[in-house]
Amino acid sequence: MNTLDKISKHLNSFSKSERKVAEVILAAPQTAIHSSIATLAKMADVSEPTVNRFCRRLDTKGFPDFKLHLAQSLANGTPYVNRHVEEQDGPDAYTAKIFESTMACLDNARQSIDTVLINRAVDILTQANQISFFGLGASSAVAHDAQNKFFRFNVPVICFDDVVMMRMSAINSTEGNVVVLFSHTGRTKHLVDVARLARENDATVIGITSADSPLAQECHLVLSMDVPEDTDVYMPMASRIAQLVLVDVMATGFTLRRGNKFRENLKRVKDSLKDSRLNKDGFNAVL
Amino acid sequence: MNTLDKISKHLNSFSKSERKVAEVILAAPQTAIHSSIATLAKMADVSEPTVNRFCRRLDTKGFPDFKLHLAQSLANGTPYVNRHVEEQDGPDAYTAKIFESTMACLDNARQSIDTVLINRAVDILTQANQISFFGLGASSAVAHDAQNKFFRFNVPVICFDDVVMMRMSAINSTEGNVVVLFSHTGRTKHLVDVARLARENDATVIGITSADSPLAQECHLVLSMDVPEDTDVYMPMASRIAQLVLVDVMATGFTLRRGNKFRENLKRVKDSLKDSRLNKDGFNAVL
DNA sequence: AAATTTTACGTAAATTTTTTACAAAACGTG
DNA sequence: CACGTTTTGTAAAAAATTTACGTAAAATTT
Repeated sequence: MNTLDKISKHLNSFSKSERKVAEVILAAPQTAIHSSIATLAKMADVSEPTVNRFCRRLDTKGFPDFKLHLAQSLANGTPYVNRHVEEQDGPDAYTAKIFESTMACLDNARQSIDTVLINRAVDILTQANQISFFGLGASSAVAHDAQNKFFRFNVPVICFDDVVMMRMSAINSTEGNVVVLFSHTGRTKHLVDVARLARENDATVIGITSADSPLAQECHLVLSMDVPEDTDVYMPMASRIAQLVLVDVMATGFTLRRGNKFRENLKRVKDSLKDSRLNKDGFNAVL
Repeated sequence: MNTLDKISKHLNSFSKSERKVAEVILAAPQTAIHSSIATLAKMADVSEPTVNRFCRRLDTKGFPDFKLHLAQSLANGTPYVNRHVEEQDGPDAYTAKIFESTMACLDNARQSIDTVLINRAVDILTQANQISFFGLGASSAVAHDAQNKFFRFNVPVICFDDVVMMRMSAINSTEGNVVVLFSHTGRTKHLVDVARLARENDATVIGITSADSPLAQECHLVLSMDVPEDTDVYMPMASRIAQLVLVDVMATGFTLRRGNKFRENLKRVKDSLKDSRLNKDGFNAVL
């Protein structure tokens, strides 16, 4: 989160001296990041340790670390802020807010993701002789989407949003099968069971879920992203989008790994759709 | 100018040891800004003054100042001017590019959308006695997602990704039924047929598709967004995400229209999921 | 309202980090 | 090969940051 906003937000929870520091920084943040702790202390008319304590209160390691954070938030051109929808918002307001907070979450997600793990996931997927995508509830749409993408690669793909089918499929796993599980919380019992089953039957299990969750513990590989779920609206929103983008990333990694020849394949799949399309005039069957 | 770029640009004009420093920083800039000069020197296998001289060569006052500059240029983001994924991109590069281009597309979409039409769509949806979401191919995932969202509103919801079922459902439409069709191109013949059928049977037809497409012509209301589809990769990517966000927007408009009392309902749906969740310990069934 | 505990703040010392000064090594050049 | 130049490292100095601790102020209790 933006450090500068954070400061003005916490302004009341600061002590008297700490607020003096906060005000000096808010008044001239550019000056603040180029000052030493001594200079800043003098400007705020407080002692140096007070400045240091101020920094610690904002979850930084110390003064230099704080300056780093501040510098980043100053540079941050991100016009994307996570804003919450409010009761009295009109269509204009809530549309803008939802788009923007989605973009903000994607930005977060991008920064929090480990590309080394992505690469490993792509490794695993390219070597799979069958890929299964499982998701329940809101994540089932993600699983379907993944199926749609990977199907184009001419790899055997399975997708279930039904626990019983998942279990059957998991039990029949063999080595070389890869099971990808989507779950934002990673705490859905049934899905954790499925992960264990698949694992016990020699499948490689990849979890797109939150780190340290029960589901994560059952996976061979966990891809987690830092996406704060919108708690005020009781629906999964941004987490789902982030997962979809992650699917795009993996699909892209997949095609890149397979090389140029492979991309011809994709084109063929796309061309095969043309017969079912209308052209601009609206009636000619073949484009 | 971007410090990171500056480093890679000046790479040849550095001396042997300085280049070692440059390479270490380029390899892991995030690590670099959180390290002391001593740590960085050890990583680059050079002496501390060498690191300091390196910083000065890049027109900074010293090491701390350099870290500040670097932090800013990292926060500034978009080191990737070219948004298209290229053959030789590594996981880092293509991950960043896909996230960034997705965000850029959402930004476009937001600016191109007509909130008046969104408001009208919400009007229609709140008055529906049944909502059907239809989508084929990549858009079927969007339809599923919409079903998942609107299902929580305790409204009769239907979702099909199968042409035959769609037709049957469309034929059985009555007044008060709302049919929402997802299609990026708006040129899928079967879907255009379904739209006409539904319309002929007194359903209200909403199309989430591109303006002026054959599908758009069959709809009572068209929500279109300006999302340039990635033509070099043969997969729908950003268009789909934009549609999903649009679903979020409509769902949000829906809840706002229904008011506070209604939001209790959402909470109840969410609470009902708790029994199937594991808590932090991993085994307690009821939260 | 006084006493006691808690919290906030500053002084001074310790530590860490960065910078400077200088010398040795490497490099190129006549 | 000797000279000058540039580059690099060592060690010491300087600067900056952090810690430890004591006092003052505020809050809480009696």
